[in-house]
Amino acid sequence: MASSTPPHYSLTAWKPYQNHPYPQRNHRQNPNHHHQHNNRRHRNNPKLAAAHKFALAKPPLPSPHNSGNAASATAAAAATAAATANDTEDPTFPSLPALNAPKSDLGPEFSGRRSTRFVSKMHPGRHKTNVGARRTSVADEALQHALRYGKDERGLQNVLLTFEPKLCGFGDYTFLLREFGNRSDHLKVVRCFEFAVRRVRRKNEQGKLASVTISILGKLKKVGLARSVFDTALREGYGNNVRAYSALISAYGHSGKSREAIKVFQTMKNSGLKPNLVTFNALIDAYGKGGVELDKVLQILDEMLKNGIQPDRITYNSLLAVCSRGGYLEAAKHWFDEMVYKGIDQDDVTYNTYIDALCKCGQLDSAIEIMSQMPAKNMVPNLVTHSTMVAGYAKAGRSDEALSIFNNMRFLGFKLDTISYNTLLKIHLELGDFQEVVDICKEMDDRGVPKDAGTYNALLAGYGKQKKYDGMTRVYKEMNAAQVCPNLLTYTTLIDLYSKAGLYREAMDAFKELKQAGLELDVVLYSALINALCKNASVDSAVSLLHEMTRVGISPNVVTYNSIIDALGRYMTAEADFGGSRPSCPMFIEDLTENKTADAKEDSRIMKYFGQLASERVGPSKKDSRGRQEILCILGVFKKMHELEIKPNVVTFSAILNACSRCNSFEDAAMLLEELCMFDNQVYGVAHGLLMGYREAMWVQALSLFDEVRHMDPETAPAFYNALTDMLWHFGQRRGAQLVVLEGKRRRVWDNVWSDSCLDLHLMSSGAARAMVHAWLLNIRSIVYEGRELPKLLSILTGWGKHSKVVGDGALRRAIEGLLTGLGAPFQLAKCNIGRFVSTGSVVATWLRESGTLKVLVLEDDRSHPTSGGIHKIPDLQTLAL
DNA sequence: GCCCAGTTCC
Repeated sequence: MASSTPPHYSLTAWKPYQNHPYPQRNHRQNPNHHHQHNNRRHRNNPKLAAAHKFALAKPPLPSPHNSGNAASATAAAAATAAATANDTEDPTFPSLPALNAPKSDLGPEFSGRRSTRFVSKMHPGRHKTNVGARRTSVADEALQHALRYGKDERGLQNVLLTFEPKLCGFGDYTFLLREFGNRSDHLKVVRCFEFAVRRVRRKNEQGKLASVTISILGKLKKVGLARSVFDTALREGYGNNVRAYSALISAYGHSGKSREAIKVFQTMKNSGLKPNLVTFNALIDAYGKGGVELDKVLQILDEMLKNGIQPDRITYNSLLAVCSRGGYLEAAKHWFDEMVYKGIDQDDVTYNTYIDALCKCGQLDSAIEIMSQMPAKNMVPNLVTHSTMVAGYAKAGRSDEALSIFNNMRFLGFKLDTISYNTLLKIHLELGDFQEVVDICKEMDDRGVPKDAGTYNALLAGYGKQKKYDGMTRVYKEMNAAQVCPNLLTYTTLIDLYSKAGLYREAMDAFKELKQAGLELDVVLYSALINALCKNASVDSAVSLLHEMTRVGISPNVVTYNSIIDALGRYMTAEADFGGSRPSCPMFIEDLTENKTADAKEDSRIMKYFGQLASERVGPSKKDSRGRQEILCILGVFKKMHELEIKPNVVTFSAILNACSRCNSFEDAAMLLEELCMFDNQVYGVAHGLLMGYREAMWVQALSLFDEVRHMDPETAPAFYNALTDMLWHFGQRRGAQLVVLEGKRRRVWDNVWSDSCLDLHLMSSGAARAMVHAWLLNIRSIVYEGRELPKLLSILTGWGKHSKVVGDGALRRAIEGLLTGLGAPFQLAKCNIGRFVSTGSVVATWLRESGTLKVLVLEDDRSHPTSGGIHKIPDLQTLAL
């Protein structure tokens, strides 16, 4: 809860300020003292010093007025009450203070499976409304004609020429530009600019037209066009001003190109212009949208302050957006509070952005709490606030509550828009409610809510992930019929899902269309291609593509590397991949930044890969044993990530553990983990320690690591626990494996794992499931020994196993069958469900009472180094299990 | 005149 936020901030998750606590709130009573203190402390670190200067800016006068509207507070209260009622934390999942656990060193990126493509979007509703624009009535008439007769270039030209004598210069042309922008018609924007700039007299007005046009094109994500307008303006002598530069920086931001944005910023300064508040705001925003690290943003803040520019509401809003996208929760809390402290008005954007940051970090209760504070500030949670909450609950896997908020939005009479419908669609698509999906689409049509690329992308992804490829193809046709222009994400989705399905022809067609549409590949698309190659063909091709993308100037990210590591762990020994002359892996990866001179033929190369995939139709050959060579490869890739400053995350960790699980050499696996401790002792230290049998000494650190994993995506956390457990189980650390899996259960990583009558192993890896079977049977045994009766029917569900496509025919079922047979446990396959093992309570009770049963159920580690009289006592099995 | 919030993706 926000209200319980301590007056000083936890520093665990936020590296830049790791050892530099924020001043406490009550420090404001004596700011000078702390100012000096902090200056002294940060003398050798200008960045931190600046951050503190920022944090300790003079307390301002109390704000006499608030922004925001004064609409019905009743509606807000109702909304809040309804939402709060939905946010009941499960009391059986207490928070875990972890005793004396050391504070974590992990950055927010560790647990993040957050998007690594940060591109902003066009919000037609957020355009300058143009309502009060200074224009003549002729402008409206011209607009109508332009829309009707200006379908092609000549038509537009004619309309403009016709109206030219009556249009009143700058005001009217700006109006037209904005209206074309509102209709996402970038060509009209450009033509109108070209026309208008020749017809206004003063350089000043030409400059205005240019910056408005650059801004509009930027928001339409036509940064190339924005750049051309800028260059033209510069060349013709009306573009060398702060506003044009700021607009261009913003335009790069809207396309997620923060590196280009900073270049423009540099150029601007080099040409003698002094960046103003708006420039800095645009740059901070571009950083947020480009997903850069927080310390780069702090550098910009530093520079801003050094130039004597004080941050305003929009600066803070942009900073909060940086936090929301990057998961910098502590920073978000700090800046949100600091706005109050400095008397900077918080508006609905502030609240919504902050609420979004909380939601993205899984802090749903805090988000609700903040939302409930809005009415007191004369703000009503609006459509965006509610959509944010819906998405937040959906992301946390709490779709019931998400849908309930959505229903409340209907009840409150919000006019639902495309984005809120898109969010709703995604939820029903994930639930597999396809009839509901169809109904919602119809409702959108009936209510005249336009479907955008986001709608279709959600539909494509939703159908594709449920393996409904016909549905996907149908949606794509509908999208074309509705003349909604596919964007890069559309093609990424198509290529990714078709490739995963082995439908390479379709994937190749999508790729061709993408090229025809003139779109440029980005890191996400490259990563999707690399992933497809890893999963379906060869690590070797994937690595060439990795070289390729680097060469054309697209930097791989953690997701790209995770695919490679995962593939190395799985398929590295497929001999065919290397044509008999396999280079040593670390070197292979090393030359990644070399070879920049080769001709750019990436398109044809990608087509060639698709061709290979489509014609060969062979999966990678699998081999059970993994050796030193592959382990060295993974180490090499990890080092490369370190060099490139790509921070590994929990997915990387899981992939490495999975590789260890497939490695037959304990020594090699232990060596890998030990080497990796040099890069990240907390994460790999725990894995290595548990593997080596230093369980008791390790457990407190392990708990602290598990705490990090707490607020992860519903799919990421199980993958982590599965991987760690599998690795331990594989190397005979079975009691350790069991402790990990029970800790996962205690933290509700898997839903409803067990009851007295049923053990549900679905979504568990084979190691996790086997460790869990032992624990569950011991639990059942304790019931028998307490003299209580067992349920009549006992079931063990293996579901469909995590990676199996056929119901009940997964590796998991076979593993469990083998385990039960080995234990002599009297379970049989259910007749009507081949993924389910059943028995009766009485038969199982009899078996549990047999003398040898306990011995086979209790797990031991192969390697154990108990700490004599250790201070960190591990809870015993029963405590954990119950 | 230039700058800020919610959806779709590896």
